[in-house]
Amino acid sequence: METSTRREALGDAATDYALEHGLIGLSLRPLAAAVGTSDRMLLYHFKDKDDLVAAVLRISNDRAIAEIRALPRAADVRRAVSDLWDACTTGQLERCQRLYVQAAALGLLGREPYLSVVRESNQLWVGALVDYLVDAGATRGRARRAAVLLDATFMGLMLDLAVEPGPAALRRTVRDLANAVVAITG
Amino acid sequence: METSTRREALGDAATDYALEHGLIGLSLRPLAAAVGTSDRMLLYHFKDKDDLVAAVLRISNDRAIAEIRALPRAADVRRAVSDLWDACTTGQLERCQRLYVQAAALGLLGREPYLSVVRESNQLWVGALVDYLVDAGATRGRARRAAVLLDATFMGLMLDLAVEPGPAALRRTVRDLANAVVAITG
DNA sequence: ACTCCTCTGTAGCGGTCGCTACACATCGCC
DNA sequence: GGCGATGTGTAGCGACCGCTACAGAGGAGT
Repeated sequence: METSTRREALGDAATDYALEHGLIGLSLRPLAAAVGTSDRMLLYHFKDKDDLVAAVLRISNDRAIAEIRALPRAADVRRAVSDLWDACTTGQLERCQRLYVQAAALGLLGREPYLSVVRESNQLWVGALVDYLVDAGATRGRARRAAVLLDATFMGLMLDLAVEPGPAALRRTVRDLANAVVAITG
Repeated sequence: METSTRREALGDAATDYALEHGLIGLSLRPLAAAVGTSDRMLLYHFKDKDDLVAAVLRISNDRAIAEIRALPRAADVRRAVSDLWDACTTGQLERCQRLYVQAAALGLLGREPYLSVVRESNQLWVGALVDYLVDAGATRGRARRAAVLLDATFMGLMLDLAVEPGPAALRRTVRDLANAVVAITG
């Protein structure tokens, strides 16, 4: 068993755990126990906790982007927004988004490795959104502009989602957002 | 010196500290030292750490809302969005927003007291936004609908703000958002 | 003057944290 | 067979955490 494979397996398992239990209070011993190893081993395969967290964030982001890319293309831009929202608020993708929000919140304290990884992840993520909008009929330049708005609003709505009683209350806002995106993409 | 006054003074000082150093890694001893007391005293005036944090969040939110209410009324809705963004990204109000984002991120782990306080704060905050939009000429019902979009997008942009190189890159998005708000408020 | 009640300082408990020293196992290689 | 490199378990270090027991200081009420 080469070292890289073992490291990757641990990274994947740790990502599952982080998606489940959150990133903010994360500590090595419970995580290690959950993935069937010890903190000692995690720190053998990853140089320190930050190294592990950075790996987890990258893996989570990769998964999220893969899910977006696996989405069937939308008939038009308006549907694209609606479908993206549905995708981002169900299943694994929702947890990835929540993890990202937590990392971003940690990042705005200026702490590494969060800041760098979040910056890198965000670029890839917005890129995936742009491609999805382009597939739905938008031109590349306008899609980029719309994707920034889309990304920001989704993040904010994710935060509200935990607070609001039901997801239905936010649907209208998503429709308003879709109108805005349509207006941008022309 | 009545008990309530002392408690309020400590709460204010603790809020200053939290706005400066963030909420997520917050611990009592450094905070106490910074405000010239001891952890022992904080836990005398507040029943536990959660009680203190809840107070801090409320105070921060009150300050933020007070700043919004003190803003001169905007000439129209489009300017209102722009002025709100300027206000939310400068000075103390920016730090209040950042604190709120951190609390919300902690809230989406389902942890109390964050969830309850964030829910309560958000309601008051959106109310202030609605009033500001109404003052700028929007009707109440439409203003409410626009304020939800406004709030969510601002939150998301705050997260991006720490990541993006300069605030200028987000200005265009704020303009796009302003168009959307104008479209909603009619 | 005496007591009670509010406030504060000291000191420390029990626990968790990230991380590491050390011993041992296993395995390929010469 | 010897031997270094790689992986793993045990045990624990020092630091920090939220929180509390305890004693005392000071002032108000009687």
